This record gives sequence, C-alpha cells and structure tokens, in this order.
Amino acid sequence: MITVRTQLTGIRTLGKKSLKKIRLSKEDIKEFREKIYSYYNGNPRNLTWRNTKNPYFILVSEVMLQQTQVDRVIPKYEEFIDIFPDFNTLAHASLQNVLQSWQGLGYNRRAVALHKTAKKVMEEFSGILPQEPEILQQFPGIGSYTACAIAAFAFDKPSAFIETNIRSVYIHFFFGDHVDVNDRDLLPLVEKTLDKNNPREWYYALMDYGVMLKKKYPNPSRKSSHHQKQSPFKGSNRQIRGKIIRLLTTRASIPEQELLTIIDTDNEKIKKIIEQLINEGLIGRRNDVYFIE
DNA sequence: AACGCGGGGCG
DNA sequence: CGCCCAGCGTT
Repeated sequence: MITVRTQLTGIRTLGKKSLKKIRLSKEDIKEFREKIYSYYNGNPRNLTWRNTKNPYFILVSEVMLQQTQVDRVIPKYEEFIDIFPDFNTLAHASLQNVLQSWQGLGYNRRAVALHKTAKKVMEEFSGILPQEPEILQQFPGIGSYTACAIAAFAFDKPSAFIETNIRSVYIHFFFGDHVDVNDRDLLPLVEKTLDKNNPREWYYALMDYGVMLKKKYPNPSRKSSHHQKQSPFKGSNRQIRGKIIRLLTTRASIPEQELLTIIDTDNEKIKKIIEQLINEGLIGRRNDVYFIE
C-alpha cells in the first residue's frame, strides 16, 4: 500500500496495481468543491459570454477560445457577434467577410469550420443548435471538449470534460507529485467531483481556479502527458499561411505570379502551402488566380 | 500518439 | 528569446 498526500487535508491510499486510482470520500469531494467555489466567489472573471446562454454566442466564444487566450478573444468576440449576430447571418455571409473578422485570432481554419457549422445548423437543424454533446461533436470544429462545454454553458447539461485550466486544477490537487499524467486518470475525478446541479458555474469556477494556479505556480499542465511545446512561429509555414490569408481578405483575387512575388519565399514551398489551403477549403483557384473560397 | 495549425502578450 | 493559450483534425 502506498500513501500519497494530496492538496486536500486527508491522505489517500493507493493500491499497488492502480497507482493512479484515487478514492474520494464524500467529505473529500465536499472539501474540494468548497475550495474551488470559495476562490471563484471571491474572484470570478466577468466575461461577456458568461452573461448569456444563447447557444450561438456560446459556440462562437468556445471556438474562438480554442488555443487562444481570453484577453485576445474579448474584443474579437464583441466585433464578431456584432457583425454576425446569429446562425442565419453567419451562414449566409461570405467566407471572406468571416475571415476578415477573424483576422488576428489565428488558426483560420477554425473560422471555416464555424462557418460550415452555421450552415449545417441552418440546413439540417432548422437553425437550432442541438443540446447533446454526441450530436454537437459531429459539427466541424467541435471536438469532445467544445461539445461538452457548449452543453454545460448553454444548456446546463452536466458532463465530464477537460481543458487546460481544468487539467491544471486536477493535477495540482491530486497528482502534484507525478509526471506524465494522462487525462484518462483525471476524467474519473472530474466526473466524481462534478457539481451536476450547476455545471455551468462549476466549470467557470474550475477554469478560474486553474488560471490562478498558473500565475502562482509553474504551469501544472506541464505534468500532463498531453502537454507539448509548439514549434517557433517565425519563419514557419503557419506564418506564410497567415500572410496569404490576410492578403486575400483584402482583395477579391490575386494572380499566382503576384502572390509569389509578394510572399517572397521559395516558390515551391509557397505552392505546396497553397495546395494545403485549397484542400482545407480556405482558398480557391481559377485560371491561376486565387481567392477566398 | 504525434503533428500542424496563428498570432500576440508577457517575463 | 521561450512559453503559453477554454483544441481540432489528420496521419
């Protein structure tokens, strides 16, 4: 038998074969929730998308927040829903206009996916976003996290999910002395501690607590087996992709020769990148002239 | 399981 | 400079 001291007051006993299985008593769960809620009630982040349950608004915020920090999303979110206030408007907008509004957020294919999702909601779901995570996940750009997050934030549906802040909280409390912690071992704890009466506030609280932890300690998510560092951006294909898309949002179309001149990189490299952009549905080509699809 | 995918802010 | 970011889709 091995004992491990967690961030809670008690001591957990862990079986030999299942080192990562942590048992939580009712009291443990209560104590944990109180800690999280206590911090949150004193330090809640007041974010615009937390003041609504409009499924479309929630969806837009969640997609924007994928790998993009809150402070950068705030102004873009406001502009975006101002210009595209509902599924119908977004579905009927041109991709070029959508990408113009997306400029600065990065990961442009998220915008393509969001645009497609709006069309699908209009065409196949009568303009009503489904509530079930399993259905939501079938939309482009909505993965397991976003599906569950929308269900919780827009529809008060409780399900266990993990993103980087939540991950930090559970690693900090229960796996502080481990490395290579897998989400498989965190998810049961998320499930057991989930406040099913109010998943929306609970997850807001967890996320805010996670943000706090990262300011106070070295990022606990570094101990996750899913953690991986990004390659440098400068000089990368991503930078070139971004430049091409940015350019094409400012003009109706650009001939290939002009594009190659402006980008000023190895032509073969640029052409390869262009083929990818076409495959991903970001741009189109007719008669050696490029445009936003 | 491991990559590629933007771009900006912060120490 | 390096690190990080309410992940997703592809291989």
